[in-house]
Amino acid sequence: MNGTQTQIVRAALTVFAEHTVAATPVPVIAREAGVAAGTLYRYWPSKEALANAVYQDAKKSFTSYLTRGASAPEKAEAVLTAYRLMWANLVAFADEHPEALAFLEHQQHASYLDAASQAAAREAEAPAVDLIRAGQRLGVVRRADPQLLINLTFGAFVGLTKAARAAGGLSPADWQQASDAIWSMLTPQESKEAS
Amino acid sequence: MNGTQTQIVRAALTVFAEHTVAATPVPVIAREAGVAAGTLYRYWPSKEALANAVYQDAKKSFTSYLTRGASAPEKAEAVLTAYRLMWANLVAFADEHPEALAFLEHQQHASYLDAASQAAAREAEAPAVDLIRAGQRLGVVRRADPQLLINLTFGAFVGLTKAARAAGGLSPADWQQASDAIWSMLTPQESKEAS
Amino acid sequence: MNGTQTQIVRAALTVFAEHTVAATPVPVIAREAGVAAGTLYRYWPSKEALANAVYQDAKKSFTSYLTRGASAPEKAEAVLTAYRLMWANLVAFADEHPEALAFLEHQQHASYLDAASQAAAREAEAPAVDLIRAGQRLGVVRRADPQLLINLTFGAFVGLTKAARAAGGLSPADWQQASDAIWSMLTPQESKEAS
Amino acid sequence: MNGTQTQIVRAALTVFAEHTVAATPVPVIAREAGVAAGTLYRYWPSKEALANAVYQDAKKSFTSYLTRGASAPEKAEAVLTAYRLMWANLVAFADEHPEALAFLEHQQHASYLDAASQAAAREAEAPAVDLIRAGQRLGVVRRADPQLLINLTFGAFVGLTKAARAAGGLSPADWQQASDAIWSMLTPQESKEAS
DNA sequence: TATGAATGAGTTTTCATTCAT
DNA sequence: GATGAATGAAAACTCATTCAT
Repeated sequence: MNGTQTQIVRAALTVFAEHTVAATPVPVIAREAGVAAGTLYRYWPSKEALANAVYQDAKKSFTSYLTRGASAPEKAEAVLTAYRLMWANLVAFADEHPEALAFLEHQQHASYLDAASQAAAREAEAPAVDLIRAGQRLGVVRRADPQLLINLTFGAFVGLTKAARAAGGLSPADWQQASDAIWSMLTPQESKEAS
Repeated sequence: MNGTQTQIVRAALTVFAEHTVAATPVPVIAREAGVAAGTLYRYWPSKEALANAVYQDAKKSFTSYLTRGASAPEKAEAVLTAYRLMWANLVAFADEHPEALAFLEHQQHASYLDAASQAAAREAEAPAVDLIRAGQRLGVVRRADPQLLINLTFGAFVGLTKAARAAGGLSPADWQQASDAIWSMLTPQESKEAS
Repeated sequence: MNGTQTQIVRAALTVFAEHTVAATPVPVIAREAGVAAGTLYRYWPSKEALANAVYQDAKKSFTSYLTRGASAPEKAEAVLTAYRLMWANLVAFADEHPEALAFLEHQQHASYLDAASQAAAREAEAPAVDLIRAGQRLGVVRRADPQLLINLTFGAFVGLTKAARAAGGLSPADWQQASDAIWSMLTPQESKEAS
Repeated sequence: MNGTQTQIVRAALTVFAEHTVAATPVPVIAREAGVAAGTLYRYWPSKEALANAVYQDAKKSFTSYLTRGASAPEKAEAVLTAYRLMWANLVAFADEHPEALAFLEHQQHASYLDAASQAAAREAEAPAVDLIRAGQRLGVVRRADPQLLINLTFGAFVGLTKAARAAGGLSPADWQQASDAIWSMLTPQESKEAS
């Protein structure tokens, strides 16, 4: 991906996040990128293809944040540490790439996503699934379908970022409380309640 | 809202949920509703106006589900019961109106939502906020900004429904586990972990 | 023409004069007339047919004003008197039916005018042509193609009514001056200028 | 205004003059101009905006004809000369730009005319008003509101062009007679009649 | 390579007209 | 006779894409 392409993908992410892919005219992307509308077609055959490129770029960026410094926990205590690291990475991504997050949220079942995009989506969840599995093996994560737990967790995180956007950002204390709350959701229920 | 309008709003919900407002041509809505495209403009001045009507209708339906049988808990034990009722209502809504849920998720920050739609959105959260507040007063819900907890909870629920859609539905056991997990997220942390 | 028809024709005249036939939707005419849109089609087969009816009605009204009290002048002095009467009738029409005048101005070469409308248009000019001819025979009106003089005269009158509309009406003195000026235009040039 | 714009404005003038702005579909303008319908919207945001551009263009052309070779008359005899020049210019305009004249007549009180168009309309009358004023100062033009005289004169001229269109053109003698008749309308009444 | 004017198919919207009540 | 909801064809307008420069 050369300089022009990078420029275009970045610009497209910005405008796609603010509106929608369908609601964003190509000339608007081009203007934001500082190129002519025709230029775009030198690199992608259609707006949809560009949207896929943007999607994959964002998902990969997300994945790379999530796996930063991660290693499979071998002892029960390491799971919480690994979770906290992953949470910190998540927060960093939300902080540094808010448009990427906003964009990704809205593409969940976008009909134009191609195979590569769907693969990127699956790949993004892998590290979290691994952590859940490890935690379950070590007895510190609730026994439930890992995919279900991932969906709860990421869903909660996304809910949080919506609040963050609405409120113009969260305090570190808020992020911390959210982290704790979600960890509580993941850990096994003790005798404290009779389901 | 007369018969034709109801037909159109229902049809629009279906097709908006599947694609997006921007990506759905008016004739497609009309065909789904079994009316001519022009008919739509007898009742709403534009597609956007119709989308707002659909949004408000869906939000109100959601709110009515959420408040079914609800009453303010006066004792600590009643909070969990009230939570379970609300959860059951949520699940019932997801089960009976999956398109409404799918549509609502995607409109969070849609730029065309008017004041009435935004009011409907706020109103939908009120019963949950009330429950959280009551639970906090009675000491059975974690001390944190209620809005933050709501966002976590609804976010998790939405994440769950995405999984449900992808998997073609969840088992009652899954819904139950999710309910328990989220309740764990909401209850105060005990000594089990050192934040 | 029954009561409903009269109502509709009057209403149509009002809205056609303000906008244009092409720019006026049928429902707008109907609302102004206090009937349903469908009612209109009980009396005329199309909007164009109604416009023709309105045109003929307005032209006939114009003609009837113009011929009020008129008689062919037999002596030279009677021509000026006849002219003044006709002018007074013209002014009365402009005063009492400003919308009719405004409407007629704009239909000059409207492509939808049918044969009956065109006949009505021709008929409207007849009394003025007769007066011009009589005046010429008696030597008090300039020798020139009567049709040309009619066009100059009615054109000047129309120009005047535009000014009147713009200024919110003219004073009697203004109307009088205009009358005199136009009469000067019609009378033969004396030796006062060398063409 | 580039080549395409000029083409479109010219084409629009032609078809607007023949029908009406409201009665002329955009594709008809486009076909006449030899461009695609969409092209029009690169340059004007709407058909109305284009109509305003056409109006201003026509009015300016009219004004430029009217002021050709004109200079303020300083002696009484020069007023008639100046009038004849202006008349010749008017006739030249009618001859060379009949569609412009036809179009302008019909837009007098068009509700879509914007501020710029209305300014252009006012400006077009200025040279004639100046001449009338000068003539009045020098005692060779009838004492009456200059605006009133302008309206009579232009009205008469417009009436004439209608006759010309209907008859397929006027002879030079007719134009000459009309010129003389209108000049008679403008000059002060002598003792020849007792108003 | 890059441009951006032009295209034309597709979209939204309007409105004359019909017809069941 | 009158109504006005519904129709659908036509109008206005948008925008992804092409292509001459």
